[in-house]
Amino acid sequence: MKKSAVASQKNVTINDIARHAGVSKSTVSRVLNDSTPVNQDKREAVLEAMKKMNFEPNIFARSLAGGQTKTIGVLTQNIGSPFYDAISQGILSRLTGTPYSPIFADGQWKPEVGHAAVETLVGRKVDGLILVGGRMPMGELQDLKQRLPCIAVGREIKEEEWASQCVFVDNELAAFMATSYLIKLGHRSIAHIKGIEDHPDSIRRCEGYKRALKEASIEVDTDLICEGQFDGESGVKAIETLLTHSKHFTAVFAANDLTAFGARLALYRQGISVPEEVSIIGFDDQLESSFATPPLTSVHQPAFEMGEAAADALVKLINKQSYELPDFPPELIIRDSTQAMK
Amino acid sequence: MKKSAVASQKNVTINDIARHAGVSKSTVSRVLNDSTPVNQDKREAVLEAMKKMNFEPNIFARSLAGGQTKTIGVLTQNIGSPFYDAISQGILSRLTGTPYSPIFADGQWKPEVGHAAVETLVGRKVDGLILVGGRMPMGELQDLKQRLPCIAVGREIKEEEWASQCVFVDNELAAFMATSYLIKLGHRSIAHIKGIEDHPDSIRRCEGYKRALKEASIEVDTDLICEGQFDGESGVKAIETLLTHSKHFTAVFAANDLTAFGARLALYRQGISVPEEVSIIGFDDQLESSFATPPLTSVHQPAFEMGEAAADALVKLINKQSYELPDFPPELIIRDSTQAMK
DNA sequence: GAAAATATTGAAAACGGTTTCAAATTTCGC
DNA sequence: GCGAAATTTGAAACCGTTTTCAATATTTTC
Repeated sequence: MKKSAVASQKNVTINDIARHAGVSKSTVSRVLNDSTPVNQDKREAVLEAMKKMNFEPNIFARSLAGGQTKTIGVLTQNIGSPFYDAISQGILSRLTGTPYSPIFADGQWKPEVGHAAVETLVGRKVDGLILVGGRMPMGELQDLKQRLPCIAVGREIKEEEWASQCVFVDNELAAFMATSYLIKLGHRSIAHIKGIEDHPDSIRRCEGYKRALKEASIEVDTDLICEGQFDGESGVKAIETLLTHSKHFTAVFAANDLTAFGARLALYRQGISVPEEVSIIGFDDQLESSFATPPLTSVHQPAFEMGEAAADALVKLINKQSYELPDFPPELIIRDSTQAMK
Repeated sequence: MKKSAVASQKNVTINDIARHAGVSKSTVSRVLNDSTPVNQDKREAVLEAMKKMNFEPNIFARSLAGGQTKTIGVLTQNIGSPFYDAISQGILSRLTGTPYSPIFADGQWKPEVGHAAVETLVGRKVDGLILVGGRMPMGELQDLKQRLPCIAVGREIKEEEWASQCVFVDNELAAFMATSYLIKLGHRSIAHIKGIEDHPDSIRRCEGYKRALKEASIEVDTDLICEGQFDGESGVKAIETLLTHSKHFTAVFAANDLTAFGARLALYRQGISVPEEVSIIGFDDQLESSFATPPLTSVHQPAFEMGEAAADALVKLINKQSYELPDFPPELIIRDSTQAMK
């Protein structure tokens, strides 16, 4: 009869190893936390006992006594967006195998909910916090930063103090690059389908779009800027509206890939070919985009890697080690949905 | 000067409310846990004090003393699949606002990693466990079930004992329905692009495909069954291979939507029109599928809702309340990528 | 109405660490 | 070589619950 792989060996405590190593439990605690110097010989005796007895400190006792919980809070904004999902996956992936475990909480893009979620996380004594997206106001962000180590990811925070605690792609620049590319291809009538009204990324992307036009001395035609919600339906609606009003356009810059899909679908239904008659650029470069028909030109955001970087940085931050956040420059992935004007 | 919204009021403890209510802390604990009858008047006094002082039991003290941790472990298998992602989102969403917080761990589809992840979760004294997908062997599953409340979601477990603890869509039936639909449309040469080799869902879907053919007295042509990996590239490759070998087919049933996208792309490149010349059906009905060109016919799996159901059930299970798992029958969403043979 | 059974209650002992404080031991300055 | 300062150490208090055990209060039983 095979013994259960997870036999309930009664837990080895700090006392056991203290006895084993011939020191007091205070000393054990000290080597455990590197909080106070301990003589080399005793330290080694303790370390050895810990190894031999396979000691695992009890997180709860530790936390109760005021120590670290080896827990990291992750505040997401659940919108089933592939971008945010990938960030979360990156975080989770990077934390797997480390002593840290992530607790996820969902802000649902609602300030009150997010606020409550943060309190829950803090109540659970997380050692640090990763904010994925969201739009928590600056004031609260500062408060939070005082209270515990924080890293924001997928969100632009301009304040100097956050520079080293913030992982994001410059949305304005990225949008500028995308739009400029269309202009370079000879397009002059470029429509833009926006994301959710007051979403920071939407705003920045629209700004980048406008700047590209201005720098190319193309007048911004507000009729070509369509409302959107970051969803597929927005893309469909936007194109239908433009077509209904007989607005002339030869290219579309959509606020994200899903919206671009919608736009492409609406054009398909009207028998307008992509990229021959209309070029389309999306944003996010989600997995599906390389397999769209035609494969979608899009702004790449390395979401998964950003999540990983955020997790890495937070762990370092918690342990007061120095770290460096890699730069994630926007990258335009050119595929077949864009074409030079004839 | 606004006081920080998250002022660090020193925590109200069980002692405070004991004093306030004029009882011992034992009594407070008792009303807190409903573990032992307490006189009505005292109980009310305690309850009132708790409310008035805004008492929140300390999870760590609680856990240390052997009580519940109000924490739920979620073991996912990170593959960035929209299906599993949506399940996780459903779980997270449903748990938000309840006293329970989820700790996520990633099994990465590797048995050793998954095993270690479970141990971590158990070490953190989670009150229950949700298994998302995965292929933990039956033996380990049984072990686990003994140790703590478990719910599996997105995975078929046939054993009777798991019937009430398992949320999934019948993959074989779903595949049967999809294939049968193609047959009903008059297709006889139906290709199938499989998922990852030994993935349980792949196997079941292939079985359903074969059964549909058999019941329609169509011979199963193994040349029409292509290897795949649940990714887009698989779809492209499969179609290219079929075309290279001049295999005749008028329809494709792909193991998931992403693969279907790949297949559709390969056909597009060859100038083969969908659905006029070839019909395609996917599996998962992910968000993007309704905006594919043409919108993809697919088997709908209500992933988010399944996650919600799993979370609900687990909470009930933990609290020894009765619950009922809703049935999630497969549903074929018919869109424009399928057409009757002419 | 007293003995026996039952229901409530509080004191105190866990749970497994961290941290303060003071004692013991070294090291150092001169 | 002696007092002072610095370094290591252990004892004990503490973190906030749950739970056991014995004591007290309340019912029942006859």
